[in-house]
Amino acid sequence: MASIKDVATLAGVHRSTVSRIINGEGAFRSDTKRKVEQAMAELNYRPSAIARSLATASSNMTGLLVTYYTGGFFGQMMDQVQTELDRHNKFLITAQGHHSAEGEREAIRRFHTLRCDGYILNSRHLSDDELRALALEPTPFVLLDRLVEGLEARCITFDHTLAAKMAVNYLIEQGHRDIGCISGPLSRASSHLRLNGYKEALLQADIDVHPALCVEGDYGRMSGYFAAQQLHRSGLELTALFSCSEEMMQGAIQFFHEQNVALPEKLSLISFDSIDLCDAIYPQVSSVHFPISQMAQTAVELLMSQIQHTDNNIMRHFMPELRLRNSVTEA
Amino acid sequence: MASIKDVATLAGVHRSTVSRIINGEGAFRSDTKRKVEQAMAELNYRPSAIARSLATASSNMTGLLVTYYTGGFFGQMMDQVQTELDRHNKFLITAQGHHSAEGEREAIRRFHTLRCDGYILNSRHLSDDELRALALEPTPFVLLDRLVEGLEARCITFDHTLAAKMAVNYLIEQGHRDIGCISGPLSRASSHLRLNGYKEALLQADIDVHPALCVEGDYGRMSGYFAAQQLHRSGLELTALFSCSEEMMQGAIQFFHEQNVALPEKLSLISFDSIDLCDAIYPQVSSVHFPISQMAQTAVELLMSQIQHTDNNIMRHFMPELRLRNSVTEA
DNA sequence: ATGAAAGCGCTAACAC
DNA sequence: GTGTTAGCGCTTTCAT
Repeated sequence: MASIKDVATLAGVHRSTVSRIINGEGAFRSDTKRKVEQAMAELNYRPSAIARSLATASSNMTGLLVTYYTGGFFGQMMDQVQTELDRHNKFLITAQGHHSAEGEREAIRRFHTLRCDGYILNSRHLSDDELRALALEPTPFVLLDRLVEGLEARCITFDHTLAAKMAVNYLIEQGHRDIGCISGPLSRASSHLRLNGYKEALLQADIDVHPALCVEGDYGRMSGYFAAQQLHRSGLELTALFSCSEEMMQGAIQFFHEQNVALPEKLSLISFDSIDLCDAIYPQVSSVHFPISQMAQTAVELLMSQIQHTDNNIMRHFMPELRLRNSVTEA
Repeated sequence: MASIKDVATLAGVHRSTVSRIINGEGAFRSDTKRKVEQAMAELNYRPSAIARSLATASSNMTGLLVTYYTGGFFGQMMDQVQTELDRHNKFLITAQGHHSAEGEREAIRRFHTLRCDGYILNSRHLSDDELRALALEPTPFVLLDRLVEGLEARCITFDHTLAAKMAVNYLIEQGHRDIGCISGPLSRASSHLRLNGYKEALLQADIDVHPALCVEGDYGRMSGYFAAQQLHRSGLELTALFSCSEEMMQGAIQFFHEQNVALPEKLSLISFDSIDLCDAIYPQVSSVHFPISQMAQTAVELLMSQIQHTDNNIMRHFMPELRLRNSVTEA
């Protein structure tokens, strides 16, 4: 591949002149510029991002840690981040954490090895302490959907508890009192937060929290199916169901369809959602929206401002929003 | 961040010695090795992939072009490619083509700018000619799910026509003759191939191909919904439906549920699938499997062998597989 | 077994 | 306005 030297030789100028023209720095005679541009075109020259990184001590790369590439939720995150980075002319380096602390560490190692200018972590397995330790190192990073004490300025947050509460409150307002809950895996912080929201809503309405009404899933579709099955077999007569993820709601609906339970006549439904899957299933399911897209976008902006040491006034805390789609009937 | 020089100084040796130890080349006194390793640990040293790239003229990066990050199909591709690249200790650079030739070109430009050692293209918009021209440049690439004349050695292929034919043949074997088809966008080559398979199956069974039975979608869920609606309103009495994507089948099912059409009693269903969505919906839908995962994995292997100029015996053509799930009743 | 020196492709401070 | 020079962090011959 042609190098800057080849271009310089062909154009009959010095490398540094070519460099300046590429980067639009300083002034140059228009015929010099023309010669250089022609030489670049002729050689199909592309400046090496690698050499440039080494020379400028900035790789223009940004890391993004997600749990998996599969799953619409993470795809959405990657898409938003890529779009924002494109606007800033930065390269995206993605890595999967694979649901383990070691996987996440490995991803961060990769970001460091590649000398990313900064990175965004949707970390679910590193401890607060480990993240605080990481913050002592010079490379900036932002935490997407996580709040770590002492690292507030790097956090993009969402109130999961309030979101769950809003969803369940809505059910209660429609007269429901026997409300089931399919939670996420309790090994995960956000699952707890959401479950707490469910419980708080019930307690505030003087409704007992019956343990058998809460079934633990893993956010995946099949776990929703089995959770629904478990609730069904328990014999408890629920009139409404709250799911902590859209995939689990999808699975639950599959089960209830198989059992010929009329939805939403016999069972009202409400779910968390991020990627409008609730809109895509039958029946369409009312939801509380977890705005991962905007949060991801904001994460990039925040990271850029950290890299450039720019002051900023970015909104870092996001609020849930109820999206009603007639899957809740009055009880 | 600590550099190799810092390590060398701290360990009291020369940079080149550190380099050799990192790369395990040559022999060294065990106490030298120990000193160096200790210095590396103390400084939390990570060799710069960038500097290394410049020195070795190999970036260890591999590009992957997909259409979008969202969508389970592409997520699956990225996941498989990443997994394979991890095994080879290569970095992954992803890019989205966004359904335009210019988007795909831009992605390839990025791969070149980053001096990727090679890249994998799931290209849908670049012409055969453009790809052949690209093949003249030195950077190796592999075409995933595409066959370009003259570039066979770089192609990982799948017989879409045969796949569609197998699906429709199965319906015919079960006694169906009035079979609808929701195709992909006819602007795309694979859509045509699949539609041809549908037509060939019918013709071989002496069934007329009624134009109104074929509705064009865009592979997305909602287009399946509207296609189903269109078929429904056409008044044609179909007993079976073949969808060219799982998402469209999902949309169609949503429509038929709304119309209280008993599935599969009143309408047998069969669909293309890649990521087992057919297994995830209600009712579960029989399918022809398009093994994108294995194909993606093979793409990496093929690319690696091209980069390393290794002879190889990799299977590059993949066959469809019928996956029956009882969504087809006898007619 | 280890050090010295050149070079990968580029940028940036300085000189003219 | 353009050339000179040094240097980014590493690898790789070539000495010793």
